[in-house]
Amino acid sequence: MIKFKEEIINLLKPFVNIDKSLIENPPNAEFGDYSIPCFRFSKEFKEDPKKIASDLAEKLVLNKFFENVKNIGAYLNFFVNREELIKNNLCEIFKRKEDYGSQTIGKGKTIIIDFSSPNIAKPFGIAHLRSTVIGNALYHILSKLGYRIIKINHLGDWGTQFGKLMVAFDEWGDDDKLKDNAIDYLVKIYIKFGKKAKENPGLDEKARESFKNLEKGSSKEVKYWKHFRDLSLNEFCKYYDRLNISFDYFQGESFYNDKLTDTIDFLKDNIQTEISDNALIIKLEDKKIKTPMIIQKSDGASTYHTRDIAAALYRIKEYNPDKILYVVGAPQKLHFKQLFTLLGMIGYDENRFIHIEFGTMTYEGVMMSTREGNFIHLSDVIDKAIKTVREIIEEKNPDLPEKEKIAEQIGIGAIIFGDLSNDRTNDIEFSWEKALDFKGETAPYIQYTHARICSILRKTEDSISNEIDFSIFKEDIEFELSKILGEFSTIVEKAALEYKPHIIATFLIELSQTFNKFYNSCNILKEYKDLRKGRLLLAECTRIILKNGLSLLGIKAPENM
RNA sequence: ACACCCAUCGUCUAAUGAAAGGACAAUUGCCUUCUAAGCAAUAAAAUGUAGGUUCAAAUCCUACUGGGUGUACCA
Repeated sequence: MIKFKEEIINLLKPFVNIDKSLIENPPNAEFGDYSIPCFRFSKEFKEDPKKIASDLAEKLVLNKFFENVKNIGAYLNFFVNREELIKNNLCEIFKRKEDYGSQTIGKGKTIIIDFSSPNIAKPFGIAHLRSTVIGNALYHILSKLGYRIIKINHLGDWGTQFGKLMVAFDEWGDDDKLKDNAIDYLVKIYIKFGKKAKENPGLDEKARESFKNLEKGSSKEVKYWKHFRDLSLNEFCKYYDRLNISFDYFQGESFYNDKLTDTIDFLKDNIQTEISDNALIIKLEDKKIKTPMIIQKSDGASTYHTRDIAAALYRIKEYNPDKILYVVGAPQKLHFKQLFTLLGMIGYDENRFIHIEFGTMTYEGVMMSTREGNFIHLSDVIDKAIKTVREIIEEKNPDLPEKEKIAEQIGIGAIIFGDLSNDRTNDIEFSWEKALDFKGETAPYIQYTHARICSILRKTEDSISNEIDFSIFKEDIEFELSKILGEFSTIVEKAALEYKPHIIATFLIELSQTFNKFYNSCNILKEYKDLRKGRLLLAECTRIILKNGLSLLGIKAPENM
């Protein structure tokens, strides 16, 4: 695929220099296989783009990779030699296997991805899944390009809310209930605190006091905090295991507690700080940001700004990354703008820090919130999805071995894909109907396609080889499928460049659709030997790409379903 | 009040400034043919409004409408 684009660039070189990105895939087959819009040459040559296109079509001398070139309007359309393209793509995929699509662009470079980062003492909701799966997909995608990735879970395990929680537990807490169902119970008393604090503002005061004690390391508070943190982390890790996601470090906000004094001193020494209303702030008005950053609250406690600055400084010193990606929701845009601006003021290149923002997940039109009770547990979604999958398996394939394992892979795959198939910047409205639908543009559709291929490959006794006669491919669909397969590496690169997993998701859907068309119109196993071997190779290459692509999204590809 | 974001078929969604695509839902057909979580066919159907830039705008700019989010001691 890449080879064909390079060939086009070479053919055009005597007349005009173009970049690979200018080469388009035409919307339908009448327009050929690759096309170049010639509008932009008209300035250079001071001529009608249509004439440029037709002149080029006439002058070009084609090589064996192309059969025809002609202009349609201002487009220069190339028709490839199908046999050459099929041969080129299938051989390369078959030779490189799961390594196909890997690149060395990122070799020797390190990227930190800060993702998932749930708040301690709060349940893991379906909305938290966004950062978790987007971050994990970016980890896979960027790894594919050769980057060394450091995955950090910046747990929300510090802050005034722990003061509230500790006061609440002190007042109304019950150890037995806590043991039963830790997070739900903590949420319950947290909500109770919120209600009581409205009537009695003294409670908020107490909470601030309590958090300050925690920062100072007072043993009572530290003990509570540790306990709450352990209980939560324990539960989160169960989810991470099920989702097959891991982290290199759980360096939450608390991790930076002993670095905050140094951070504040460093800021005081290096940039202009101010005391305002007893709080230590940094003004960013020069940088066109109206809201200042509070580095130290009037009571001496830290803020999340301070902790994020400390974290950035620590990560740079410790890991010297080329980039740090923060996979955090769009509502925190301002915070990261402030943070990156400040890091710029200290002397770091602001482009090293990237806020991978994503849209808000809503339910029944409003933002999910633990406190408001408008909230869906991830465990509920996973449980229901898997239950639905089990029912489908019982109906369609009751003899399936390892049912439970496969139901899990499909159910979880569907949930992950439901999120990743959207451009991450879109807001998402959660709906049970959609979450439990396994038809159409879903992970199970892709997995099903993959399982079908595996089933065929299990049934054949032929060895699969790329030493075949490529002239046996006569059908349009065989060519289309081979062509799409070859797009994979370009797609991975694009997804990495834009930090957008949905580009891969969209591609996998298109690939699956194309394969299924092929599957329904062309038999494989019953064909005569040469054609059979050819189609087996085509199926095998599709299998490789589907599995590979799903793994970039963090989704399993069962061989049977 | 200010700032930022979003607006595409009934619903969900795709489209490096260049030839608006897919899915769901509906109707019909296809399992004694490699897994019907599939395929085929049918019918339809979309770029919020008004301007502007451009040879070319869903995409860029301005205004408006509608929705969302954020704005110093929550994170």
